[in-house]
Amino acid sequence: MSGKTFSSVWLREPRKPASPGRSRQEIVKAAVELLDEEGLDGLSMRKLGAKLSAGATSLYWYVANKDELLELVYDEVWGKMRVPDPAEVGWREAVLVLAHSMRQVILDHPWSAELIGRLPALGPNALHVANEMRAMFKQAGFKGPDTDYAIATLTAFIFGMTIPEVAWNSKSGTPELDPEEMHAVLGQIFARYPHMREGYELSQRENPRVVREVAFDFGLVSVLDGLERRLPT
Amino acid sequence: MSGKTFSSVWLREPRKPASPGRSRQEIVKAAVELLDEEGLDGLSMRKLGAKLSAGATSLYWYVANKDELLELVYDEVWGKMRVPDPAEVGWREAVLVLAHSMRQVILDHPWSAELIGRLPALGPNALHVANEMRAMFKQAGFKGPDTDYAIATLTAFIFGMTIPEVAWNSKSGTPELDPEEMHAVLGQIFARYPHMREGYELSQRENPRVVREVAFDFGLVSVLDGLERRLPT
DNA sequence: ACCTGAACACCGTTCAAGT
DNA sequence: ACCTGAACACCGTTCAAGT
Repeated sequence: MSGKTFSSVWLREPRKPASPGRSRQEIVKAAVELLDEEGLDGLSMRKLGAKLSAGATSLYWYVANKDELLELVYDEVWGKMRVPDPAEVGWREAVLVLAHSMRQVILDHPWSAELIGRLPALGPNALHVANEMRAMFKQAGFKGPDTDYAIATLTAFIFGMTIPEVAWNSKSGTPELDPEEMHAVLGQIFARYPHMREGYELSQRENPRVVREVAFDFGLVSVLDGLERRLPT
Repeated sequence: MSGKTFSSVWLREPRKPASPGRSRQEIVKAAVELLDEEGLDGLSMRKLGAKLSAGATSLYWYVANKDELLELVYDEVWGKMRVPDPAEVGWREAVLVLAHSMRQVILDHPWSAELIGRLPALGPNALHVANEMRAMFKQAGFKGPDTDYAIATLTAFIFGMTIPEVAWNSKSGTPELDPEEMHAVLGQIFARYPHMREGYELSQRENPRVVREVAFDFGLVSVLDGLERRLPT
């Protein structure tokens, strides 16, 4: 009869909101630990159950399915972001701090990168960040829908820069891999693409970690400058 | 002894480069069809084997593992992007066309959104696009590493805007879901966040598809304006 | 050179049954 | 109200064996 409703953990009452013992909180905490240690593939309902010395399927009493669990841990990550008050530090400084903090939190919890854009961000922490971000852009002088476009643009940039960075870290970092050989192999790949080869050679001369920092800053001020031009005069 | 090397399909010689019959090409084509029909979760080695009327495990002769197969289909998607010649149409027009085309291709093949940032883009099609993109920014006047920062910024924006758009489409589109109820539920969620509520109400007045188009355009010109300011004078 | 089937070690989820 | 174990329907991947 009634159509299937938009589903998300945040739309369902948790069972026993403040019960002692095993609870959503405990489960989420254990899940985050497991994720930090073993990554997204390392989290299975069975392993998590074991970690809580519970039957593999006990968790299904607290959570409808694995996706709901992921929504919960995803929101944890939003809770770690620093949200300065734009009225105190100015809108541009507030945005800069938030942006760097978002990047850092994702780098600290690489599994969250794969969750972005796969899960809706409707948890209280995510909403709080979104709300404050909107306050920052209103403080800057944006009106009406432009405020939302500006938010979307900035978050797109932050996530779009950071997600590939995480992927790169996990690819190049994990196995002991011979830098010489890798360099030879990549050099060979780029050989046929003249423009790219120059870029590759340039990037080789620097520490990759600082290159990515610099790239992030370069992009961030560019985006903010571009947005600022859209302010009503 | 020698460390594990950076692994990617593109670094291994394909078996029988141009053999008739079952081949990488056939496999990739079938895989893309399966993905378009059933999405990323719908692609399994067994199903793909069946579709090719082959044993489930025959594919392992052409491809080392599923990730390699995904790298191959991912590069297919890069092959669909329109790459205008900046010398003909001007750098800014070229970038605009490419950006819109990248967005559209991802919307057309939603499964590709989840692959971005999970897989390295080292296929010939991806490299070609990257190479041409670099040509566009050099044409604009960028020098040295700034060229790469500009590329990174623009692609971050494009992917960062489009990935969540795909997620939203698949969440809100698939089930028959009551718009009234959804509106009520979201309204309730946003009630506690004053800034966000305004944004939500504004967005409700428009067709969501055109809202996202407009947001993309707004962000795109902002990003390009911001980058342009970084050009040497 | 290519393909197969059986087997291994996993998954998420359901559900009747226990306390 | 909470937890369990067995069971179902899947996975990706390995490998000895076939032609």
